[in-house]
Amino acid sequence: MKLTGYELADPHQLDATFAALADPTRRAILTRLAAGEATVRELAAPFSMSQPAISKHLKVLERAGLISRGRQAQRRPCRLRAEPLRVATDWLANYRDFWEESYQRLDQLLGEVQRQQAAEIERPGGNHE
Amino acid sequence: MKLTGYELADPHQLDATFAALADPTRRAILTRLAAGEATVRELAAPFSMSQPAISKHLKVLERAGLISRGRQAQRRPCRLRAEPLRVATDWLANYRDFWEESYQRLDQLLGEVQRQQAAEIERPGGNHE
DNA sequence: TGGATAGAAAACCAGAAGGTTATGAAACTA
DNA sequence: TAGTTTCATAACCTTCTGGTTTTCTATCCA
Repeated sequence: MKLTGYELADPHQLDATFAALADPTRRAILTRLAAGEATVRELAAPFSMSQPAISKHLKVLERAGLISRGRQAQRRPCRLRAEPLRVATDWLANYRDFWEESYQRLDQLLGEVQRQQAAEIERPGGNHE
Repeated sequence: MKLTGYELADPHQLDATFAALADPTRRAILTRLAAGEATVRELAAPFSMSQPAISKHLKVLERAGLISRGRQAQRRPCRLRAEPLRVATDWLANYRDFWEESYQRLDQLLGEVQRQQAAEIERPGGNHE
């Protein structure tokens, strides 16, 4: 458990990244882009959604730094920029130990609680879940 | 690059998890909870925000499965449930190879660009970023 | 020159998010 | 019993989100 209690990365960056990832359409777009560059039309094709809606999603992804856009004639090919995903993963990594040990911890905690309940006068105790 | 093109986990689960993580207050609450159980009052203390606002945040976290709540007298101690964080991390892990190679890729690209610029006079094309 | 194609931008809308204050409900405490 | 503490719920407000349709701009092509 090596949590700092503070966020190392720019909070706004994490806000934008996690918010961008909270939409299934945008996650699907990122998944598609991991296979290589794609134009807006190509990205829009799988979805039953208007083209401007996709453009909006792309703008969200761009503002989060998750994609960059080039220019080829009329097309604006999009490319994945994975750096913010690394930052997000770094944040989540702080909890890795926790969920890996969570069963151990749960056992320990239940043990403690039971001992407390056995030794204390205070009756009703933490019925978590 | 071992992307499937499909999401392995329940999309709604990822929606809820990432949406929950998109708020700095909620991330701070999770960070606090990683240090151990805490009551609503304790969780609210660091923030200049009303108690109902914190309760709302906790409800969001609970619906995302990121916390569970017990009961001790009037108190409802909250406990971190890290499983959804593992799921989110698993999703992000699909991109790990991509961002790890990105520096290599960037170096390659910069090398190419520099060589082109050295050999060329001017040619507008693919100005990503 | 005059379309067609690719995509962005504008205007609009319904619903969700995030905050507030006020009130209510349990359970402890004097 | 009355009061306090802890927390949730309700009602309300403002802003953000995610979608729409319509229109505009830029570039290719015949």
